[in-house]
Amino acid sequence: MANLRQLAQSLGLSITTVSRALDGYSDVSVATRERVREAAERAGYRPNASARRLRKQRAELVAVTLPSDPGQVGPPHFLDMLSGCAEYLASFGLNLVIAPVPRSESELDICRRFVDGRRVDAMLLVRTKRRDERVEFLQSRGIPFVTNGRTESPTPHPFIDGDGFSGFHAATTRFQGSGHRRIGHIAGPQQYYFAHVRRMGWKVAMDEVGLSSDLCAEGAPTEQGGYLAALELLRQPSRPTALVCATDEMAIGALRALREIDGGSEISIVGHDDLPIGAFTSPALSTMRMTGQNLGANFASLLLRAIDGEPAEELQELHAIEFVDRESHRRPFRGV
Amino acid sequence: MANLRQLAQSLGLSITTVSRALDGYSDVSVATRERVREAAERAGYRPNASARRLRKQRAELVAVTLPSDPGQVGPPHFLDMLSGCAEYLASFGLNLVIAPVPRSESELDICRRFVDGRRVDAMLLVRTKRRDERVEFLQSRGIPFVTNGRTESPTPHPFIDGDGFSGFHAATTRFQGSGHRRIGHIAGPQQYYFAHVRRMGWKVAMDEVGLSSDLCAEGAPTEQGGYLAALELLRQPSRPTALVCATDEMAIGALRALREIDGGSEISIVGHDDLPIGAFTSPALSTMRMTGQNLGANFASLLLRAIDGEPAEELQELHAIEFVDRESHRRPFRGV
DNA sequence: CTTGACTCCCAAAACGTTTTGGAAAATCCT
DNA sequence: AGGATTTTCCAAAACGTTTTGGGAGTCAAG
Repeated sequence: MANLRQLAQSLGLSITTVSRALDGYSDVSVATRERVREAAERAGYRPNASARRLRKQRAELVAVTLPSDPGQVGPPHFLDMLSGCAEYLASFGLNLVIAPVPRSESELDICRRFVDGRRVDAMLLVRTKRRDERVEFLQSRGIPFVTNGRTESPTPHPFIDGDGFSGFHAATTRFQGSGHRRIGHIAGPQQYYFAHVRRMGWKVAMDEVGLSSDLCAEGAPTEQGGYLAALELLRQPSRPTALVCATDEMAIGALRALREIDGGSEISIVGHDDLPIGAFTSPALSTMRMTGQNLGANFASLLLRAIDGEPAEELQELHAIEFVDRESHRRPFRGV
Repeated sequence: MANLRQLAQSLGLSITTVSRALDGYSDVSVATRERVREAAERAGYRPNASARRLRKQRAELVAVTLPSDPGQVGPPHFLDMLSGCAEYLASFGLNLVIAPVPRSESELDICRRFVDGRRVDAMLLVRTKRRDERVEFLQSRGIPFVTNGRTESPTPHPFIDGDGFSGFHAATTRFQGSGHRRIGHIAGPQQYYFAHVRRMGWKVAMDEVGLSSDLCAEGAPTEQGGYLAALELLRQPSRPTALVCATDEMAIGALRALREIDGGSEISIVGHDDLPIGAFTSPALSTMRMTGQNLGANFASLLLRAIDGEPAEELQELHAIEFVDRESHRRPFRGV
């Protein structure tokens, strides 16, 4: 009993009536509505998704792009986030498809394919760049979307982001309060908004109290990137006594660098993301995390509201960053 | 230029010809084929996915169910796996949708929804049970699917699995070779195939050399579950000198238990999954991992072949388990 | 000149739903 | 009783493809 037609025929009704009965319209009598429902239940009938999508001109699908470069899928519980998002969307009849980006193609290509083939109703974008071509494309096409991270786009768009500036400003100030003067920053690639804004938080905190913001090294947002950047900083004549790292992954790489140099155990360090792994490093990695719970459902909710046409300005969430107090940020050191 | 009709009209051709030209059929002349292709390119035309799916009676979608219980999404690089799978599928025109299972529903409900609504062409199932109702359902419906993990289903089905029996047998034998006699097992829930087969590997290795296989405790496949199970074993009058744990997560919980008891540092331990986190525990966690690379693409390939109707027997892969040599499996202990 | 084969194109049907615009029957009101 | 209103149902159109089953031309062979 795959068909609406077959179902209707077996009930001696028109497909119109059966369709409307199942959708609960009031212009079919309660009696037949119930009769149809039971028959459908018994026959295990479900409307054909493709047909409905075609007719309703909605894909009932949302895509999330997954960059394939390592270290690009940053958030610690990314899979949990996707799962939460998909679950929330599913309760509104939408499914989440994952769209990894092969090395041979750009993220823009992927967006184009999904959008032009009318394969999705909306998109979820992660790891935004300061100037993000995906955002520009989707805006020009008028496709609803939500980003994980802000951009510098002149026209506003929906996003959820952590307040990286404040978080890194506070972390730097905390080090200053412990007597640190030479506080270095292990920065991520500056075209990424999150990396840029975190560096600015550190820099402004240093500038404000008249400390040098020269101790900054940039690297790939990976363990190896953090390792190399840390090494670069530690080779300086007057090396830092504390390191503020753009991500936990980079911080873990920096810890490896510290283990390899003399006096490395006197250098304090803090990361960002609250990776589970950080609880097991030695020293345990002090870090930061975005506040708020069930991020995925949050994204889903914004996506649904964006699809419903709510203006972008009302779909922007900036979450506070909280400090995760472990060991690595308070290692004993010789003050200057 | 969203339409085939509009595109055809602008070219002075029928939609039939345009459609066939774009699909590269030989019954349209090379000249017009090229002309159509260029026009389509210029107009940014892509066929409407829902319409094609309806007409071709294919969803062009594959779903993977994500159990929402903690510790259920076992494989270490699960997201990488999904990403690899989706990428491979995409190159054949299929997209991967993730289908988390809300607590209020069973995995079977989710399968039913996707299958009966003809929303997918195939499904990917993770964490199989020995008797798995999802498998039985999909088999009865004739929907192609591949599982991550075997089952005890009488009719064969496609799967990829690690040879947990051999892996745990070898790990147990390795402990015996180091002089251990009282080797315990921290088991996962036995209705899961992987948990059962790993326990059997340990048990058979013990039985074969006439050692007692009493030292076994079962727990949830989580850190906490491993902690509690380890505590249970360690409270025994003659406690184990080595522990073989069903998963790394449980092993990490067991490590916590060891830290809390006297002489815990003399008890060796080994896990399974090669979680990245294991490299950072103290002691660094010795573990096991399934061999083979790009598991995701592997799954995708099997899915495609299953969709093409290849018999299940040819779509079963059992991969060897390799040992990951770190510290936790060779802690000094007082021999019996 | 006719026939058959071949090339290139197209009209129409089908996929399974939802929605529109009534129509018949029943009920209500005066 | 007769008109107005409400209730309950339905035929047909539309969504945008792909595929079927030809139908004109063109060309070569007989």
